[in-house]
Amino acid sequence: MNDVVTRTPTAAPTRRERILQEAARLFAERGFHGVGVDEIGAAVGISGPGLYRHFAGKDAMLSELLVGISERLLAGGRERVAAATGEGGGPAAVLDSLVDGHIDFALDDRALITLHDRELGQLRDSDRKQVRSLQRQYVELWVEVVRALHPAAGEAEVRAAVHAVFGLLNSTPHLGRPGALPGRDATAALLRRLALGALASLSGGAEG
Amino acid sequence: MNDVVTRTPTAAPTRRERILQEAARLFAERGFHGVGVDEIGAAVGISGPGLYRHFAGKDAMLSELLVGISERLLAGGRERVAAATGEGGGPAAVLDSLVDGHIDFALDDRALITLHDRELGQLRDSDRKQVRSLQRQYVELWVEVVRALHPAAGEAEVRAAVHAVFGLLNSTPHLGRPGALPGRDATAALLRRLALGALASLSGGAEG
DNA sequence: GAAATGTGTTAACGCTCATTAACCGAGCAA
DNA sequence: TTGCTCGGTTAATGAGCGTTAACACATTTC
Repeated sequence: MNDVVTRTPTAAPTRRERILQEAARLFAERGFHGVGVDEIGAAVGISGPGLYRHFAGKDAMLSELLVGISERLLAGGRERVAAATGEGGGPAAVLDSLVDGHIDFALDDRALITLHDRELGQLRDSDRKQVRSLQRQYVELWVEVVRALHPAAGEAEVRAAVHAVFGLLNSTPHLGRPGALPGRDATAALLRRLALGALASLSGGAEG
Repeated sequence: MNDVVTRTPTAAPTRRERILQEAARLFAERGFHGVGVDEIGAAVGISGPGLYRHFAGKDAMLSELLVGISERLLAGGRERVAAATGEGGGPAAVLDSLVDGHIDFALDDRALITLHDRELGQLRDSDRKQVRSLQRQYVELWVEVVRALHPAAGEAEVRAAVHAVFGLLNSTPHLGRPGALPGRDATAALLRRLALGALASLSGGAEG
């Protein structure tokens, strides 16, 4: 019925894709329970129940959004690790690339980044497990690289630090709407410096 | 009817206080809309409608929680700025104290920290404005100190950095439940290093 | 001791809202 | 032309849930 993933981002978006996009925006703005199906339908020019021609239900939209972003994050991370490693870059170069990739996600898919940890609890058990698994694998990608850079730090410490850096990078939704910062590039540069600055502090401290 | 704030934290907690505490926990776990009044009542040993003897409604509980945490954050921040300044500490000492204070909040009131940005949208307009105002004042406290430490950085840049550091410090709810890190002190020490490390990167970079 | 007050209870109300039913027109294949 | 599929529509259904009503009972107050 639907090919779900097989489409190039250019070309006019499918109705199905527009629904997902608008649903993501609305869910991020007012929460999953805070937005009704009629509203989502209206946002794409059809009426509430019309959505059921494209999705099994409201839950299915959220599932697809969260599983999708988790998969893209992990796939992007793996690509970057492979690419930077292939170019003969050391752990530092790999980390740089991971940070840049995550910043791209955070800036381009604000709504999804927000949903990603806000609405995880609304998923069916099986979907939540899948998302958690993907998240875990993504975290491991970072943990390995950071451990290579800071061999003296304990594993638990590094894992906590990675989570904290995600919190830092995912703070973009809180940066006042209009554009408190000059532009995208400046914001990206700032986040990169902050993240690397935080992780740099891992060497030379007392560990727990 | 209720004295709302006038109680010392020691001594047996009032029923009213227990309700707020349990509501905070449940809201953080499953979202404001995800938990019913019957459930909150059950958590404190009374039945759903019994809550209305203590609060005007479910919304009122959330309001009191969010306004309360915002007020305590701001009050705590102001005290620390005054104290550290009074002791003749420079901006660095003041920042250290602010960081420590925020970490205490993040570790001791995890549920509230989570709610603080998750459920802001569910508040009545007036309450949301009040919380936003308190948040803004708290941010300003930090911005002033950080600007004193990094005079070359632009104001917008510093403000964004402060928000990002909040994201980092508030990441504690994401550190796997059981206790991924050895203990509270180790976690606090790690967060402190990460936060100061991030902010240290503000000097000497290109600004936006 | 009577009245007021504070704090519970259970039952009923009413609204919101996701989902389903029933129906319909446009393309398009045989 | 006939008939199937696709993607819409509006109306009905049914559950969940916040809130209110009506009542009960202890404790305090006068």
